[in-house]
Formats: sequence, C-alpha cells, structure tokens
Amino acid sequence: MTHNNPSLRVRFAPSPTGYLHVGGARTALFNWLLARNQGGSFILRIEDTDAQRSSKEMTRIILDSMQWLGIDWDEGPYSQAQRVQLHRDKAERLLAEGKAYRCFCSPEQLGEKRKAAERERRAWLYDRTCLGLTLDQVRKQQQAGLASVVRFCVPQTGETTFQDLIQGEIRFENRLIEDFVLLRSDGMPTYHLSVVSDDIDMRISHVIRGADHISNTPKQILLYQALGEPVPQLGHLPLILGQDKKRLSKRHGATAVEHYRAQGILPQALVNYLALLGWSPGDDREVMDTAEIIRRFDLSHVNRANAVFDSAKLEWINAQHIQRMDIQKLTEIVKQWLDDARLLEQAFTKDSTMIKEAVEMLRPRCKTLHDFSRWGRAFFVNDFDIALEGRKKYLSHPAIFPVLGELAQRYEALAEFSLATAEHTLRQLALEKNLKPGDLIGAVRVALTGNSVAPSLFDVIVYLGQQRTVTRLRQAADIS
RNA sequence: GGCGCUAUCGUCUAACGGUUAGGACGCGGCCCUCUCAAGGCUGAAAUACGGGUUCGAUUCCCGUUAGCGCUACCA
Repeated sequence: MTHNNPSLRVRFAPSPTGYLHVGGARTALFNWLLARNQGGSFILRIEDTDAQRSSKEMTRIILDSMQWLGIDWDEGPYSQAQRVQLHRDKAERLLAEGKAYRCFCSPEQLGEKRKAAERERRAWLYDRTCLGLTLDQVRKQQQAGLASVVRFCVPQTGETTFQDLIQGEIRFENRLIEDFVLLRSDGMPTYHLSVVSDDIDMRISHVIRGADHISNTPKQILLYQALGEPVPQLGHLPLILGQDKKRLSKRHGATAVEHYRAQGILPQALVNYLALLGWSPGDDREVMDTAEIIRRFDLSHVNRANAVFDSAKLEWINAQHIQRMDIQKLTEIVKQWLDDARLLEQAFTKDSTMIKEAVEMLRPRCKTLHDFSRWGRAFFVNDFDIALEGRKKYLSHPAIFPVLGELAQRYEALAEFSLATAEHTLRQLALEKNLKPGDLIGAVRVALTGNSVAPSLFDVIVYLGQQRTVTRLRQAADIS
C-alpha cells in the first residue's frame, strides 16, 4: 500500500571513499523504498568531509551505481564539505551556551592516558581535564598558541533511550558516554556534529542506517536535545555478513555493486535480492519487481538479526528475472551486453528478431547476462572454440568425423530444411551407421555450438539455418 | 576489557501464546528428455542452552553461551 506523507524525509549519506558496496546499497534501498512507499522524499548527501579519503571519482561511481539500480533521489546530491560553516555555527552556539567547552589536551597526552587505562584494564573515557577551565585560562592558552578542540559536555546522570523503529527500545547510561569532540583543532567539524547539523537543516524525519551506528545514536540524540531540535525517528538495519559471519567487506571479494553489474546481474534482481535481505513481505512471495516491492515495503517487517550474503540465491533471483522478463526487453539488454563485450560487431546476426530467437532458446539456462555470451557465443558469432570437454565426450572416436561429413552432405542436399527434415535426416543416418541417435546428436551439438550443453539440437539447427549448419559440420569433420 | 544489539533448517526467512514449526536458495531422489537447464513432484534439514511466567511457549521475562557492532581530533 502506498501513502502520501510529504513530510517524511529520509536520506542516504555515503562517504565517497570507495565503491558503492552492497551494504550501502541496501541502506540506500531501504530508505528509498520507505520514501517511495510513503510518498516522502529521498535525499542524497555526500559525506565528503574527509578530504584525504574522499574523491570526486568515487562520488561519480556511487551515483552511477545508484542510477543503475534505479534508486533516484529527490534532492541533492548535497556536498557535506560545503556545509561546514553551518556545522561550526552550531558548535559555536553550544560553546556560547556552555553546552560545549574548549579542550587543550594534545592527542599525545590523550593517547598516553588511554594506553595507561588499557594496561590497568580500566575503561577509558575522556577525563574532563579541561572542563573546569575558566574563560581567562582558555584565553591565555589560546594566546599562547595552544591548539584546542571543542568538546560536547555530556550530562553525567540519567540515561538516553530511544524507540528504534526496527530494534525496539534501546537504552544507554549517560555516564558511560564521553565528552566527544565536536570541532577538531583545525576547526573542522566531526562526524557527529555534521550529521546532526545536516539532518536538522534538511528536516530529515527518519534516519534509517546500519546497526553499526547504534552506539553513536545516544551522542547524536544528546546533540539534538542540546540544540533544542526534535529527534528524528531512528531505525537501525541489521548488518550484511559474509559467509564467515563477519561483517561484509572488501575481504570477502565481490562487494561492489559495480561488480555484480559486470557479472551480468540485472539491477531489478539485485534490488529484489537486497530487499529480501532483512525484509520480507510477510508471505511467501520472493520474486518481485521493484514496483511490487515499493508497494509492499514496510519497516515493521524488517528483521533484527544480521544476514549472510548468499550469492547463489542472488543468482537464482537473477535467473528468475531473466526467465520472466518481457522477451523484447531482454533481447535489447542482451544485445547491449553483446555489444559491450565486443561480440556484436563480429556477429552474423545483428538484427533484434534473430537475436530474440537465440535469447528465447538460451534463457532457461542463463543465470546471468554473462551466461549469454559464455554459453551462447556460437549463437551470435562464427568464431568459437570447441570445448575440450565436449570434444572428449562426443568426438573422441575417429569414426564420428566421416559421419559428420556425410551429414553435412545430406543437409546440403535437402530441398526443404526444417526441424522435421533435419531431425529425420539425422536419425536416418544414425540408423544406417549403427550409431545411437543420442551419440550423433551429441557430436553434432558439439560441432555446431562448441559445447556439449546447449538448447535442443534441432531448434539450434533451424536457428542457424542450412548454410551455417553445413559449414560448421564440415569444419568439425575436418579437425579429425 | 567496557557498552550495545542479536539468536528458527548450512543460508535467507514465515509464525506477532495453541501450526504435523510454513516457504525459498543450496543439497539428494523421481518425472520430462537428444545434452544441460527450465518446469513438476519429492526427501533430508531448524526453534543455541538453562531457568521462570502461563492450562499452554519459537513467541513474554531473567541468566548462560555464542556471534556481531561501537569503543579516534574516520565517517
């Protein structure tokens, strides 16, 4: 069921330090699904404040991956780096109101204390050395040229709790939260300040993000409260894990959306699979198009436990989408794929009607677009190899070659070349040569397609036509 | 170590106190068949453990265990 809540505003805020990985894509997707289901807005914000690690190129790739997935945004992309003044202003305000304070402790000093605490197996929180500094002392230190950061003054009593949209109630004791840094010594805002500041200014109503942010949440809630702003609704998505149950990362190999695109995964299949990773429609439906997922999406059906990424199931979903897609559409996609693989330029067929025939035959055995070019090469170009496996299985006996030559002869002589005549001719020849029909069919299949695995042979023969069939049979007969 | 979150077949999940614990991927078998798929039928496979609450717990509460996450002047 879709709704119309224009006040619902969600955002996806990737940092452009790498490709869009499936975890990020899933977060983006769930935000987008919520916005589309609720009739709200989906805002894209690039968190590029870490100049060292961020790049324009990565931003471009992330945007490209999102567009490919069909995840479109209503506002943005905003650059967080261009908003630092807004962040600073808020820190200044907190400073003026006594809700934040200057800290002159050096990273070295802090590191010492942290290490000492670790040695004694004590939990370490910033010890508030600089909290008691008078205005005078602060001025003096600054005049002396000492660098300082701005720390948020965290209330030391009570607890911060929130009702997580996905995880339920979560509570933290305030005394276990340290006075975290708002402004670095170079004046740049830190993550907590930036996110809260931007989410406030962008009127974000629902923050849906990975569960790895749960521990950050109380700090951010405290910031909202100190700034006198309402806290948005919060929802934390379970993490996506690798087969080893560790959080999915580059170590697991294929994590970039880009990668799956290159493998021949369809965007709607990846969307479908990712949606099912943590969410279920509540019944047994699994293969869905994006419109149906939008219609049925609902935060209350999001699971709380982490999920292992299973590429076998992704491939199955992809295969399902390939099977069900409109043949005309699929044909265009395969044609584009062949073109990108530089296969189309040497193809004996460039017209969509013939490609369509091949796609129809091939698709029940293709899980990815890549399978079309891998297993279907001989359907598009004349230049293909005979796989060793097929050679061993059906062309190992030398007596088979003259039979292939003979079949070529008879096919060439056929006045009417059709499925019926092609089949009859072949079976007749097998009978005469005392061959099992299956063996001859297998040998011909290898000769015509290069593989021992292919669609129904006589369909293939009709598809290739008399000329190419005869030529390929002769070529195979000659390799003896 | 501290804090937090989580826990149903190998994996993704359904169940919102009462079911022979359902579906899907993967795996095995059968059917179809010129191979391989697709398709159909089918088999094995789960409530982590221990206490409560209740007439009755997968479900609610507590503990144990395990996994994951956070613990920076990164985001």
